[in-house]
Amino acid sequence: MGATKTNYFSEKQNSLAVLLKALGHPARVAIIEYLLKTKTCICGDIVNELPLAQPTVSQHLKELKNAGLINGNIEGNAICYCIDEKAIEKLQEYFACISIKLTEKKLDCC
Amino acid sequence: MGATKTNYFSEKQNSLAVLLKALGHPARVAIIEYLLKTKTCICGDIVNELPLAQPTVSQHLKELKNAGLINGNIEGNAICYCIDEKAIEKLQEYFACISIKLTEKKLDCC
DNA sequence: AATATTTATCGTAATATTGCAATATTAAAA
DNA sequence: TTTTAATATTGCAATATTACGATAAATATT
Repeated sequence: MGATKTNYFSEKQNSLAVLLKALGHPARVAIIEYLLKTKTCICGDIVNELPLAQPTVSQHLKELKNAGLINGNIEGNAICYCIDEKAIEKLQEYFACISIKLTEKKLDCC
Repeated sequence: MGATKTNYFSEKQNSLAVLLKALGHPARVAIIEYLLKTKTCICGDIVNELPLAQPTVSQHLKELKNAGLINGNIEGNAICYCIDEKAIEKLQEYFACISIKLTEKKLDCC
């Protein structure tokens, strides 16, 4: 026990959960929002922007990267992180789809 | 350490992270999808639908409820759970907004 | 080559999550 | 009122996450 029973669920459900879980932390939401607002995506400033120690930020970046939400490119000394558009699009489409199905459904009990 | 430094982040970032974290588990994604596909939202069948023990499902339902993603109404003996439309809408709008900003941005480095 | 800068990794402590058996609670049915 | 059914709570073990200091690795600069 203690470990998620990943193999019991569908590929889609698992991959979605991975993306959502990665964004399920305020620091990682903040990172995405920072990457979104900066013109260039040259980032190391993320560490200065966040109220967390450098190793902690590095760890959060790694998690976002593992989940496929961001990509990292070596830019000389620094590393350039930026948002993976496809991952965001996947999430956007998913929630749009749920929204549509919800209005179609017209719940009348709760 | 070990606890999320919630107070360091904005209200918006925290509330978003709460919603996303709640969906960051395949069982909870499965629950939402089940609630979506059933005509009525009288659910206790959720336990039979999922490959997890009753107390575990109950716990997942509680988490979804705490996050504000579902609502529960007592229906005699059983409990009727259903999706909170506003929560889904919030997520849908958030990702739509990010998507728009991303295409506006036109990343050209990564 | 020596030093500085940037990012990653390791090790570790504190805390949270996942999952379930056992049990409690609540309301319907007999 | 006893029994049945549905859901919640408790307690606990296994595992995961969060955070950071110390340190390593890699490239730039001097």
